[in-house]
Amino acid sequence: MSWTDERVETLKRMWAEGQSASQIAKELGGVTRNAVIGKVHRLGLSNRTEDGADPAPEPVAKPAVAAAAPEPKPVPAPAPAPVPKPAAAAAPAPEPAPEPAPQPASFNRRPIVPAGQPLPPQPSANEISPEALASVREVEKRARKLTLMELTERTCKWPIGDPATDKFWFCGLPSMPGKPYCEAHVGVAFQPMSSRRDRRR
DNA sequence: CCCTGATTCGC
DNA sequence: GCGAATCAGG
Repeated sequence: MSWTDERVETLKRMWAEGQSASQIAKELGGVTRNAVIGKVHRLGLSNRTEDGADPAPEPVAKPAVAAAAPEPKPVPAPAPAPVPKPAAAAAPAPEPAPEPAPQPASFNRRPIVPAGQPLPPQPSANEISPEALASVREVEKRARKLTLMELTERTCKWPIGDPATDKFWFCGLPSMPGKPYCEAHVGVAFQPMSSRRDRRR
């Protein structure tokens, strides 16, 4: 592949948006991140060292969350419904840990959030095998608690917690090859669809 | 390990 | 000009 005007344009746009070289390379296809970086340098837009003034304008900080995000595809958050944590049997002693976070008044932003994207069909909790559920709960204790931006193609993207609060993160454990979730979450996300063996009740 | 960008240098 | 290999970090 060669650097056609169109491809260069895409490169410039994505680089300006703060996309990483590898992401740009994947988008363009046919090139490696090294090629992208090399091109970026040749184009002289690696560092914003434009004309004299302004040696450090900090072009960064583009949370993307905000307005217009014409991103046609990245959004790596399909967000299946958060696990319901049905207080399984026994163990009535849940959280001994009281949240030490009194919420500084500075957070007076209202519940805006997010998001709701159409949720994909999700098997209801009561259709999931007990083993799978137990596994999930176990795994969530070890979740890496990654933020949206920290997710990659090989981290589990299972959301945990309430997106409307600060207690929200993604599992982040190593995902199954080709799957968006770790082993435990794949177990609850992908039901054979007939596995609903009717347990009593 | 996974990932990032920066540089070098043969082509 | 190009980009793989390599370097230097996080």
